[in-house]
Amino acid sequence: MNAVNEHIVGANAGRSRGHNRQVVLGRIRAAEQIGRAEIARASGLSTQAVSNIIADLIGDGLIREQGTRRPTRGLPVTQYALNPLGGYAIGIEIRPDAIFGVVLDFCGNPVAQQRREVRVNSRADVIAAARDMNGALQQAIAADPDRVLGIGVVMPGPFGSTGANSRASELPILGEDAPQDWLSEALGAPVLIENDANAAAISERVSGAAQGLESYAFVYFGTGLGLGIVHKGRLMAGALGNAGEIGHIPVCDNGNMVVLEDVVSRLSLTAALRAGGITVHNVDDLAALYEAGNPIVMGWLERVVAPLSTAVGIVENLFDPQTVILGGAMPDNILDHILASLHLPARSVANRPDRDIPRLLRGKSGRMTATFGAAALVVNRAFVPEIVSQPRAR
Amino acid sequence: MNAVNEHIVGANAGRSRGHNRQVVLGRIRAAEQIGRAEIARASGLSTQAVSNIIADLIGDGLIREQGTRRPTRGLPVTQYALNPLGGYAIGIEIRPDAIFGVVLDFCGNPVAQQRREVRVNSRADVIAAARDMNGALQQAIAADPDRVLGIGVVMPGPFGSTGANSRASELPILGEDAPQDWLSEALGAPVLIENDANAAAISERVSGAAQGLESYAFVYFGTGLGLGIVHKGRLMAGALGNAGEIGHIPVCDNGNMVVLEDVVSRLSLTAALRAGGITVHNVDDLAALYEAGNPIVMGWLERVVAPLSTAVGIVENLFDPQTVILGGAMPDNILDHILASLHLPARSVANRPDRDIPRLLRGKSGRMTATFGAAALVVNRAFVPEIVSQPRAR
DNA sequence: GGGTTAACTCAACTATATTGAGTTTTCAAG
DNA sequence: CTTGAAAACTCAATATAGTTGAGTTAACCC
Repeated sequence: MNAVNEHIVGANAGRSRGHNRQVVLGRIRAAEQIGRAEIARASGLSTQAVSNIIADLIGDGLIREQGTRRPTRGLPVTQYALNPLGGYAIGIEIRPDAIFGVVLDFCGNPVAQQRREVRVNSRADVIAAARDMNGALQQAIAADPDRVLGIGVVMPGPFGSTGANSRASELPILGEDAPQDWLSEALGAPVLIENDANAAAISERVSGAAQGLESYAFVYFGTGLGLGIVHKGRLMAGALGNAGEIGHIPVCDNGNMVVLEDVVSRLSLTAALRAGGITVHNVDDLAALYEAGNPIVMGWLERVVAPLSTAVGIVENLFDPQTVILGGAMPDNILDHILASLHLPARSVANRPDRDIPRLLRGKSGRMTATFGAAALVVNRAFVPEIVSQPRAR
Repeated sequence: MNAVNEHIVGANAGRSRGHNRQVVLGRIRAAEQIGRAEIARASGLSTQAVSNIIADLIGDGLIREQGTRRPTRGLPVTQYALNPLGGYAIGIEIRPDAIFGVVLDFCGNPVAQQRREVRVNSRADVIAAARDMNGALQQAIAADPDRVLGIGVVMPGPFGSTGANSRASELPILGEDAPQDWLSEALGAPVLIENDANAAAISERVSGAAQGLESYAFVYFGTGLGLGIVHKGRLMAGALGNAGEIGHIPVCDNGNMVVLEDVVSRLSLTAALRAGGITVHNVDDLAALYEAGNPIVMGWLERVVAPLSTAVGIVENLFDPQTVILGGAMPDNILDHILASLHLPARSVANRPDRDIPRLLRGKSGRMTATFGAAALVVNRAFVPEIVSQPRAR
C-alpha cells in the first residue's frame, strides 16, 4: 500500500556492534576524555561491552589511551580520547567557477586544503575536477587510503527540479537525478552530498559554535541565503533533501514584498556596491569596506535588520532550536554587526527566561565553512548512529 | 563538557529484539497484510528471524494469520495482519473547560469515546479529571488492562515559560515543569504528552490523510493555529518540545503587521462573528453558517487566503515535506474552501513537476483530531522504532 | 593497617540473528 | 502427466555480541 518505515532496517549482531561503536565514539568525542565505566553508564551498556568495544577501537587506531583520573575513591580511571590520526574525512565543495577541498582528521581539525579555479559546466567537468581534487588531497596527507572515512561533497541546492531553482549561480548539472550515484562511482568511495547550508551547519557541530548542541539552526550566507537544520544531531534535510530554503521567505522591503534573499544575501550586498561603483572580489574586500564605514555597506546592514530578525523569529517558532547560528561567506565583522543589531521578536518560543545559550550565535568556521562542512558530514556520521540504512530518495 | 548524543543508548540483544519487533509490526501495518519473506526482504532481516518474531507477536496476540496469496510460483504466502484486539491506546485531551477521551484499538480504530465538561484550574483538577477519564475509558472497553499500550495526553502548548505564552485559552497548570512526571505517576502508566497540533499530526498518520507518508506538516486549527511536523515518521518537536508555533509568523493584514493566528484561527473567526452579533457554540454552527453563505464567514475566508498561502509556502521551503495537511477544529466544508482557495507560491521547493501527492491535503480525523492524536501517539510508537530511550528534556 | 569504594577483567552464560540444508507447495514446460 | 524450477518456509547448527557474577587491583578514608 505505501512506504511507511521504508528505510528502517532490522538489527542484528553486526549492526548492533556498529551502532555501539558509534555510541562509544560519540561519548568519547563529547567528553574529550573519558573512562570505560562512565561510558557504560551514559550509554546503557555493561562495562564489559564497553571494554570490548574500546579494545576494538584501539585496535583500529581510532582512539588512544590518554591519562588517568582519580575519582573520590577506587581504581584510577583509564581514560580514552579520539586519535586524530585514526581517520580522515575528505570534503569537496563544487562551485560553478571553482572547486575547494579540505581534509579533516578524526578530531575535525584541518590537515590539508586545496583550491582550483575551474569552470565546471557539465557532469564530466564535475567528475574530472572532483577526481583531481580527491587525488591531490590524498597525496597531501600521505596517509593510508584505508584511513579515509569517506568523501563529503557540497553543491549549492536545491536538488531536483523545483520551483526554487531560480538562483543565478546555479550549477548546470543540478536538476538532474541522484548525483550521489555517479559521484560515488567516479570517486571510488562512498560519497555524502548535501547543499552548502546543511554542510555548514554540521561543520559548526564538529568544530565550531554548535559543539555540544543537539538541535539548532544555521543561517548560511552563500550566494543566496540558506538554512541548515540539525535535530537530535542529525540533519533535517526534508523529504527530498531541499529543506532550509529560508531565502524564499517573503518579506517587506520599503513597502514592496520581496523574498528574504533579495535583501539578505551576499549577492544583494555586492549588487548594491556595484550599483555604487564598487566591485568586491572576496570576503576580505567586504571586511575592509565595513571597517572603513562604507555607507553602502552600512545602508545594507540597516536594511537587513528587520527582515532577518523576522526570519530568525520564524525559524525559532517553527523549530524551537537550542539556538540559531549565523555564518557563511561573510566577514566576521559584518556578521558580528548583524548579530548585535538584530532585534529578535519577543513573541517566540525561544524567548525564555531560563536560557543558557544566547538566541543567536556567530558561526566559527569562517568563510570555508561549507567546504569544511563537506568533510564534517563524514566526521559527524562516524559519531552519530542512524536507524536508517538505505539512502534516502532524491 | 557537553551533552552530545546524551539520549542515545547502546544496543543489546533485548533492545535489538524490541527494535525488530517494531520494524516487523511497522511493515505489517504498512502493507495491511504481508508474508514473512517479504518482511524479511524489506527489513534486511533473515526469514528465520522474521519467523521467530512473527511467532512471538502471534503469541502476544498483536498479529494474526490472515489469508494466503499465491506468488507466480512456489509455496503460497501465509500472510499476517494486525490484530485490532491486540492492544489499546488511550488518548486524553485536556482543555480548560472540558476533557475528552478516546480509546483506539491496535489498528487505530476508535472503540470508545467520552467527554466531560469540567473546568480544570489546578494540577489537582487535571489529575482528578484524567484519572476519572482513564477509568471510564478502561471500563468502556472492558479489555484486559495489560492490553493497554499506554496513555497519550494532549494539552495546548507551548510548554514551559516562553515568549509565546500569550494565548487566551491557556491552561493555568502549564508553564510548570514536566507534566509528564506527575501525570505518569497519577495515572499509574507511562504517559506521552504533546501539544494538540503534534498529536493531531500523528493522528493523520495512524488513521487519516498521512497514512503512508514519512515527512509532512500538519496545520492545526485549534484555538489558535499550530503546526505538527513529522519527519521520517517521528515528531519533530524541537529542543524543548515547542516547535511548530506557526501562529506567530508575522503577516500583512490590510497593511498592518499582525501574527498569523490573529487572522487565521477559529478565535479570529468567532471574534469576527461575535462583532457581527453572531455567537457560535461549536463546529457545526460554523459549518451551517458557511453553508448559508454568511458574509462574515465569507469575508474571513477571503482574508485568510493570502497570509495562510504565505505561511504554507514558508513551511514548504523550510521543511520540504511530502505534503502539507490542513485540519483541526474547523468544519470540513470550511477547510475544503480554504484548500481550494489558497494559491501557494510558485517559488517553493514543493513546486515540482513530478509530484505524486498534492501540495495540500485536508485532514481526515475531523474535529476530534487532537484527542484521537493523543491515542495515536501511543499507537504510532508501537510501530516506529526510536534510537533514543531517555525522555527528552522539557 | 584494615575496610570501603570503584574500575576493570575473566570466564561462563544468554539472547538473538544467520547460515545452509531440507521440505513443501505451486507453476510451467515438455 | 511428469519433471523441474521457484519460492516460502522450517530445522538445526553456528556465530556474534552483550550480560552476569565472581574476582582483582588500586586508591582513599578512618
